[in-house]
Amino acid sequence: MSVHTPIHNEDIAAVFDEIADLLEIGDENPFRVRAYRNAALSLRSFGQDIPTLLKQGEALPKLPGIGKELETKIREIVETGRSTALDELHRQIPAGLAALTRIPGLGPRRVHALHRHLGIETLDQLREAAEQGRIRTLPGFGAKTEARVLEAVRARLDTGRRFRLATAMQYAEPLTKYLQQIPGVSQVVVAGSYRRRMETVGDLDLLATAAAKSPIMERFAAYGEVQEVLSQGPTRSTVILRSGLQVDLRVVPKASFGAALHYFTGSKAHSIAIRRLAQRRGLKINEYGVFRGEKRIAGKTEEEVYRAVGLPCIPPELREDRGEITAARAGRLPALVELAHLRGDLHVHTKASDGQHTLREMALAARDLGLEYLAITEHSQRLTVARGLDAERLTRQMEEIDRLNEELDGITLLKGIEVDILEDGRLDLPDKVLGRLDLVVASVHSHFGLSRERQTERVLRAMDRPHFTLLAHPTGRLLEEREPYDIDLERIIRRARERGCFLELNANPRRLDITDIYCQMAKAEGVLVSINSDAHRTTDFHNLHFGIGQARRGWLEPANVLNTRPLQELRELLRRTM
DNA sequence: GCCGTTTTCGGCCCGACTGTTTTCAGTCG
Repeated sequence: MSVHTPIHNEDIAAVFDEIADLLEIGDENPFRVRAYRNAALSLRSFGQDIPTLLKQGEALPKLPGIGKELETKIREIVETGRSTALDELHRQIPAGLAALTRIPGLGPRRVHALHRHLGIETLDQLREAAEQGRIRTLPGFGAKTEARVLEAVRARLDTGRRFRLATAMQYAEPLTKYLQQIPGVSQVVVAGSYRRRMETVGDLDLLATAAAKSPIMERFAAYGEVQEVLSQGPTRSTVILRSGLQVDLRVVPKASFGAALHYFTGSKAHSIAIRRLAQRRGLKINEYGVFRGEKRIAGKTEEEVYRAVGLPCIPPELREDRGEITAARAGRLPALVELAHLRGDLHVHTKASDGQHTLREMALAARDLGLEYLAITEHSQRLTVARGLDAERLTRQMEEIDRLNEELDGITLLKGIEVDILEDGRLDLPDKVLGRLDLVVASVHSHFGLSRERQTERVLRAMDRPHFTLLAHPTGRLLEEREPYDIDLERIIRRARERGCFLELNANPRRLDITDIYCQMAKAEGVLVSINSDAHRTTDFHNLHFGIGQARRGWLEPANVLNTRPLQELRELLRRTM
């Protein structure tokens, strides 16, 4: 990182994480280490770009876990692009050691010992020492640890890999069914980030209740897709599936189900915050229940657990320690949007461009799902690979829509387009063509590499066009495949408010664009979000389910979502007045 | 390093499993 690279919250968080790693290896006070990690979490979940705020001369907002000391460090990083604290640590502790703690089974204490006694600083040195049998000679290390480390280094085990929620679901659903059929098993649920509907998950956390004699753990380890059993005990086992997905299974008594579900749903930050609340009330919370002294006072359901700390039940999607506990205490939890609230879908393709099904097939599928309206939004002419429509083909489709609307009951088709935003911010079809449509969905499909300034200006210019209604997949990212392009969404959101236009939450599980944080920001600015499937075939309407999960994580209520509106109201909103 | 219905010091969430140990440290979630 240098002074010339633009700095964002993520960069500051990364510095704090690295400081935490190095402090930990240096045997620093664990609570101080945790303070840095908490601060990193806090920065990552904060919706506004802190460097921008500071450069505008605004005060640093009060962030949880960031006090005077860390505020000074943040300012230093923003102003100079460096951190003297980190530089100082680098002088004392080789930078490579932090990477070694990512090897499963190696934590800060062991890495410290490897460095101190064997001088190991890099993965290569680690592999060499393991191959020569030197690791087993250290106190606290043995042959098994050495073998495991060697295997991990050789395999370059990528422990950081995450799975998209929709992908994880393909593994979770059959596995859950399999476990449910085992004798003595009564309930099996997927907890963890999966239950919180995070866009990607690092592993699956399964929770089950089972009779004491149930063979659940043996059967779990024997599941056909299991590649490796990492650990197996009576109440907890961990395996790795052939796909590389790690699965943890916890088994608890029925009386503890709610407490365990709460604990294993997390997030970690939320769990800790709730436990601290309990502590202040003289209670102790663990995965078995809520205890006053030795006596369990709650734990069968999550509602009981929350009630014990004086709170209403908080929906899993909000459990990130981003203000949900304060909101719950004040009785101001949002009434989150649900799939049933959606009355329409404003971004859909057909065979006319790169979709798989006809206009009629898409319309009927949408109606079957209970939708009242559907906007047909093909690609525009520039996107030749997708057989994008020119003015003439668009006109023919509009006529077809008129005919279908006359014929079909129970669903109304809206005339739209997904028009390309060209490099200079012009739209790919003339205003007089776009003006004949019910709505104009616009998106970036080219020149992803523009600078932040140019990319932002490009989209802002497009939004200034008179018929622009909705910005599709606003950051262009593909989860686990492609980074978002560099764009200042805060400015985009503010301009959307000024111009009376809208942002999409693209529900395709590869996109889920915009993120939960930007949903919150749009809500705060009063900009409506449209949850769209971007369907290319009839089955894609199920994407809406993932969009709803993301919207809920972003605290959206039905009133914050454009396509929860009845058709008449929607038409009013689409008619731009600004 | 943060934080306060145990306020400016003294706390800081809690338990399971493994491996290397003979009672526990380290790691992980």
